[in-house]
Amino acid sequence: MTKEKILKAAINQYSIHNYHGATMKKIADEVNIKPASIYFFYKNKEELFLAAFKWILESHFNYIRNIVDEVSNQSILTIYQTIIQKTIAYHRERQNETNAYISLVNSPPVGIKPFLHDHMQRFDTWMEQTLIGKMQTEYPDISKEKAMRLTKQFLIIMDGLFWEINLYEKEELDKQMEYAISMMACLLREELK
Amino acid sequence: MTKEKILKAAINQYSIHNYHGATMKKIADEVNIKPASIYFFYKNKEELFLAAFKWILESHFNYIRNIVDEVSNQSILTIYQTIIQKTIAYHRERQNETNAYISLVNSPPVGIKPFLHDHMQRFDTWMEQTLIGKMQTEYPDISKEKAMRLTKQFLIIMDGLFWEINLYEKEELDKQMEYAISMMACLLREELK
Amino acid sequence: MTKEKILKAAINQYSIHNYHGATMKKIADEVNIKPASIYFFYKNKEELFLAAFKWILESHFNYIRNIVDEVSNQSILTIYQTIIQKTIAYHRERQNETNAYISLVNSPPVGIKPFLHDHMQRFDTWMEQTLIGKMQTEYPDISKEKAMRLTKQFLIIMDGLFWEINLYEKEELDKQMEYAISMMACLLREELK
Amino acid sequence: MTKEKILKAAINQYSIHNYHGATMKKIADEVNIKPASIYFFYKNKEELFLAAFKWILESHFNYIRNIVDEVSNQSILTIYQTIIQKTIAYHRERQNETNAYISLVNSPPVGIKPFLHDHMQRFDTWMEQTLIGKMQTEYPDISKEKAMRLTKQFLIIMDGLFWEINLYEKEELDKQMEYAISMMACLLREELK
DNA sequence: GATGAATGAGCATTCATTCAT
DNA sequence: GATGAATGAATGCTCATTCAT
Repeated sequence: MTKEKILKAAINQYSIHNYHGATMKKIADEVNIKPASIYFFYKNKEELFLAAFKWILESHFNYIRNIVDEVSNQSILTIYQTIIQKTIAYHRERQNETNAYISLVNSPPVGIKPFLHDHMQRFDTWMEQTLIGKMQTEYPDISKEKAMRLTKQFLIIMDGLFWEINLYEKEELDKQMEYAISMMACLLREELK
Repeated sequence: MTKEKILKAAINQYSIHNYHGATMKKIADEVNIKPASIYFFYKNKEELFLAAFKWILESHFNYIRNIVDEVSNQSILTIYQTIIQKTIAYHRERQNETNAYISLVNSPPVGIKPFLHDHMQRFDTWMEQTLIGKMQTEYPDISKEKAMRLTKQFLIIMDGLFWEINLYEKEELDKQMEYAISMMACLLREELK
Repeated sequence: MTKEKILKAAINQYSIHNYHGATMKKIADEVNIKPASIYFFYKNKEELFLAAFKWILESHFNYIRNIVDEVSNQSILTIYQTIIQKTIAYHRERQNETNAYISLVNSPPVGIKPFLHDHMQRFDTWMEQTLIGKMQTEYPDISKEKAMRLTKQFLIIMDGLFWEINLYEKEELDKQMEYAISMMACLLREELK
Repeated sequence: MTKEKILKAAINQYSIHNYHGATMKKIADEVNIKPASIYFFYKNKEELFLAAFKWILESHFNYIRNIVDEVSNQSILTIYQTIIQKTIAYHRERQNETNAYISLVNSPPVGIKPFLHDHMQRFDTWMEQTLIGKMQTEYPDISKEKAMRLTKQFLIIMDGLFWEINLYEKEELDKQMEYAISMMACLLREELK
């Protein structure tokens, strides 16, 4: 219980101040314990943050996988739309985790890099293969190349929206989501011609 | 001269270690002076980093403006393509500034946020108006709405590529750029129908 | 049982790391219990170490007394020789206790000093009186002064060997023991002239 | 200046509390500076103590070498006597250095051991060869073996007195010194017969 | 312009100790 | 008897900053 609270506090502090600025005291304060108590649960700061980072990455991965699983029997366009909307919704709800994720991906603390790179690789591969698979199921005649292209383009758009989460106000971001979806619709139409 | 070197060192250290991890000593070491000497040029760490952040943002802004100016008499598709290619090329060349920029935008040190938000606003507004302007010059009949949509979509794609700079290897990123350009071509075709 | 194990572990840790470096955790680890459990047997660290020090001193005292008792009906030279050889043998076998004893005598933790001084006094007095007694039994005509001198000289030599236990390799130390014994033989010869 | 004071304070604190108990704060207090200031002169605690230990060993070595040099043209018995008296006098004057030396030799902090062992070896070798040399100069007919034996015996006695420095009161120790000197006289007489 | 020396504030971590279970 | 959980106090160390030179 306390252990879990510490983990969440670490993520929150990390999302605000980054690794170096997230001090054991700030984390302890958030959990209403003393810094020394953290060491009963985690060997040191590094171990705590390794646990936190793993949690963030896995949680992000699992969430997106769940979304995809839930809409897997729908049309590809609906899949795109759902992934976009639910991902943004998820990250809006859990702003601090998202910020932590973004910081983590963009400027990972030295020592996490290899672990992170491996995770990103796995995530991307899974996402690509899943989306390409769905596409080929729905449009068996589509060439592998076209399916691949559309998927990669979708990923660019997803990354773009991700980047914008923290920069745009709610209404603007909603508009951006619409633009993103209409973009995918347009690209799909073209590809299927 | 020394002042400028300090600024560059600050940016470099910031890009590697983030604000809290970028210490006056590390910066001084990079310039081959002692930490105390930095205070002859900058009142304190905050002022140094404020200067550094301004420099990064302006430098990024100016560069993109230059690109746009240079290709302003070309077709809108060429403009898109050039912005994409040159922006990526620029950021590849100056990895540390890019990293600093990305860190800065995604997890700005507390206290910089209002300044940063203002800058981003200005940049986005300028970018939008410029691109919409170009579009309307080339296609005087296009509706303002359509021009706006295409521009916003372009920005999503740009943001997506930006996010990917640090995550993808060179070859993959080149491929992503191609996909991005072909996307814009497709969207433009549709919009002009 | 556990209480005794804790005592031995305390001595061992003390012999390795000295008082300040011998932590309750290290001691607990050695006994395969948790630090909190030590407090069931000993009120605090100080009490534990007081017990440990008493044990070390008494054990050392008793051992030497036993040696002396065993050879008490032999000639004084044999007594010297036996004390030298058995003392060294004993301390070689129980290196950690010896180290603890040496540390204790040479740099006692503040607070133990008076207790230690008292013990040393008692030990020396006993040793002197015993050896002087033996001498006078064997050589009834010897002056008290001569007996005293020889005894004191023997103690210097014993102390010298003691100091060398940790500094010399086995073979060298064996040689030193021989030298020590031949020294006592020489001194005795002279004294009896 | 400050650097030197820190070194001396470190030695003093070490002599009282041993390595683990000699804290940077206690040392700083003794020099009337703040703990942080120590780090301007010494990289860390280990480096400070390495410097301190080297200083102690060298200072001890140099002092004894000077004594020996000063009396080198005197008779061997005078040499023994002078070494005994001056060594004890020196260590009485500088009690804390002596205590530090004793602690250091008997329970060296892990990491110093190899360095220390090497030093002791060199010191012993030098002492032996020097004394054997003097002996053979004064008594050219003496066998190497005899000279060696007497020297080693002298070292045992020296070690014994050393051990007793902290244990005996002034008057008792003076008496022990006398006994030691008369011992050497007796041994020498015998050896020359 | 530059730095040697110093420091207050803060940080990660350790450690002896406590206490409810 | 033993321990999980917690903590106050201290420890080694870093860092931004100051100031006299």
